[in-house]
Amino acid sequence: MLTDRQQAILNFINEYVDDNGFPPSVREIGRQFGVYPATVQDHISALERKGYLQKKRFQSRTLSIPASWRKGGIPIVGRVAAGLPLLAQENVQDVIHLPKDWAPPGAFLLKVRGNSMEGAHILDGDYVLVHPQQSASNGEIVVALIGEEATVKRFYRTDRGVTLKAENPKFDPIEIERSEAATLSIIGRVVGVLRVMKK
Amino acid sequence: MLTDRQQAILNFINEYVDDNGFPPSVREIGRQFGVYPATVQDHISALERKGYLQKKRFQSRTLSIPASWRKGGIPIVGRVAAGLPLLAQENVQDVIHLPKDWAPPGAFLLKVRGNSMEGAHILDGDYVLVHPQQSASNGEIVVALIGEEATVKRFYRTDRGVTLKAENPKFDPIEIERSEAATLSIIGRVVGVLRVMKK
DNA sequence: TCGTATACCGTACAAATGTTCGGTAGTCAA
DNA sequence: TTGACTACCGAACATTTGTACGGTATACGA
Repeated sequence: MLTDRQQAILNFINEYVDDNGFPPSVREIGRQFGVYPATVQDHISALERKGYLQKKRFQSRTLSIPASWRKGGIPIVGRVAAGLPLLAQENVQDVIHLPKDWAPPGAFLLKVRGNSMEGAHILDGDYVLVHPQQSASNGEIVVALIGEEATVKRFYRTDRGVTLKAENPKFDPIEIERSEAATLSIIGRVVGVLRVMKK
Repeated sequence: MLTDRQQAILNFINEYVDDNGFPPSVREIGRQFGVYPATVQDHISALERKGYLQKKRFQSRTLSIPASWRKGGIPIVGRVAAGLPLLAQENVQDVIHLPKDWAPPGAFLLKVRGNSMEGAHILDGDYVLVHPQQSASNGEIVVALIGEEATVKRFYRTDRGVTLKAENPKFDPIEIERSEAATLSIIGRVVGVLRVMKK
């Protein structure tokens, strides 16, 4: 969707805002990339047309980036479905910000349904902070997609295949044989929990 | 420390940044308050001198507010000590941002020490999201200051005084008689939990 | 009473900045 | 080949904007 150049400029604006608390001027962007203001305008127009930027005409430093594209933002993802792009704009409900060293870039929040991880102190309605990755080590808590369904479980690799264990005696472990490995995909590893208590 | 006028202007800047993603110009502030640019300059200078604002000379819309004074930010508080102002600048270690409806204004994060609330799924090292308030209802989880020490416990009012119960059989309830009520002060109610797992 | 800080007015200036215009050049699909 | 998009140049223009200066008035503590 975005060209390399456009992406680079969007990144620069993002980092600039993150560092300074206000967006750069057209000339500051130009200086950074060694081009003229008019050239920067071309890029800004393109980014605006594509919905990655907003600005006000004739006013300085009024570039703003919609929350979902902003740097450092951790999106709250609605559903995790097979195939669909995880961070599609319609799928992002809101965004939170944490200190940089708490969440790796690319992390996202996912609402937990059910009490299967109660023993690991993850409750129904909690949000888990997920670090996206395709594989996992033994004993790690992962978000996995089994068929069409996303679940949070503890991950173990066995000689027969993979076992996903709940942390709740009421739930039986899920065993996936090596032959049916295609039905399982690891979305990421759980690196945090956020709980908001209602009234 | 701040005059009413200065506070009002700082608030306006704060909300403007929150709404627009960039700070207002001197004239926009002036328009809001019905005063001339030069008057706004006076206020900005005062705010800058007092450390509530930063800016770059001769550059437009470069006002920025240090993280600890920024609107919508939820400060991470180091220690909770008797008497000391909770949000003293040196006491704020970092700031996070949550959706507006998740955290009431004035909320803050406090690191939990010890496993006394394990039964309520609050672990050693977790951060609790605290809504500041001086009183509490039966059964609510509160942050309380007993003498010099801050603890997280479940709150109960009894006919003899107040009981603070841990959610862990290894810890005994703490009973405060009505006569020694002065040693207890409620800091706030726990309205959320944030856990970040290390590596 | 004097000094300091606040709060404001009006005007004027100069720097920073967004914007426009016409032009060149390359890529890529129809 | 034509059209659309990207990427850029240089210069000129118009607006926005920060800033400076000198002035008035009030409140407050030393």
